[in-house]
Amino acid sequence: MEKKNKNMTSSLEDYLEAVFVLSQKSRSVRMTDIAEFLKVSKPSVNRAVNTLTQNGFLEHITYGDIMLTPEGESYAANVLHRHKLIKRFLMDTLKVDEENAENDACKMEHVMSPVTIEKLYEYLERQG
Amino acid sequence: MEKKNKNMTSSLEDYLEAVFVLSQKSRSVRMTDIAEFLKVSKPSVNRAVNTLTQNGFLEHITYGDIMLTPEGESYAANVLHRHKLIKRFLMDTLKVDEENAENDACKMEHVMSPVTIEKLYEYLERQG
DNA sequence: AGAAAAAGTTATCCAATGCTAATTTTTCAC
DNA sequence: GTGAAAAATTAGCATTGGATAACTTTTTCT
Repeated sequence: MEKKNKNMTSSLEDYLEAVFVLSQKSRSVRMTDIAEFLKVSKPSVNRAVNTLTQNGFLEHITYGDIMLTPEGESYAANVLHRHKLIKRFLMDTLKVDEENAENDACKMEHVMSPVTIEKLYEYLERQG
Repeated sequence: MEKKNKNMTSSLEDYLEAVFVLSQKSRSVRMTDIAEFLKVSKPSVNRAVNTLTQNGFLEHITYGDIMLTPEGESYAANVLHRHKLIKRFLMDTLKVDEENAENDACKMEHVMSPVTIEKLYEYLERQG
């Protein structure tokens, strides 16, 4: 009864992940940074940021900086964790090249269930 | 210059795969069968079938049967191949339970690149 | 400081894909 | 063969998520 349904889609997860990644490189994240990073238009970013702000994942001062809330940070970290796990598996286990591994991880991270992610983690631990 | 872009989405691939699976169980495939199989409404099926027909993957006599064209058959067989490969990997290698493996395979089959699918195939061959 | 450039926003549009309601066609039981 | 039920279709609505064009605000340069 605590959890509200935040209705996170693949697209919104991508935007949130982008903010997370960009936050690690620079103190402030701007609309333009996200647009360049994701190769989408600024109005698309604007709407996504508004949605994520309404959903409690981001803070956004109009015409100003974009920041993760604690909830947004934890959500984004989880997405990135999935991403890195999948990419590692694709490259190390399957021997997929870096570019394809990156692209596929971007897609797969949104569709694999928590159970499967956990099993993948355990598998990679076993392999060392 | 031979290949037309048929613009296949995850959703359309699901419909095509459903027709393929249902074709193997019964001589004729109807709108209602697909709707039940995919748990979607009949109008949704109707539109998808029209699109797939326009794209050359299905033949459909109005108010009548739905059949795969040779191109549709080969495309659907490929999707199902991906599906089975992924499901086998999830269950045999990662030890994911059947239900989660099935659900995740349904999603993953649409987003993994041909390269990665090939590498997954090779991996499973190596493991025997 | 003022003009130009850059960034951000707003207003719309479009396509995809789900839905329900209402209509049409086919099938089936009698 | 006729009428009811089932199936299929059509029309229309909502949401998501991309885009462009036009406008506003902020930043930067001289």
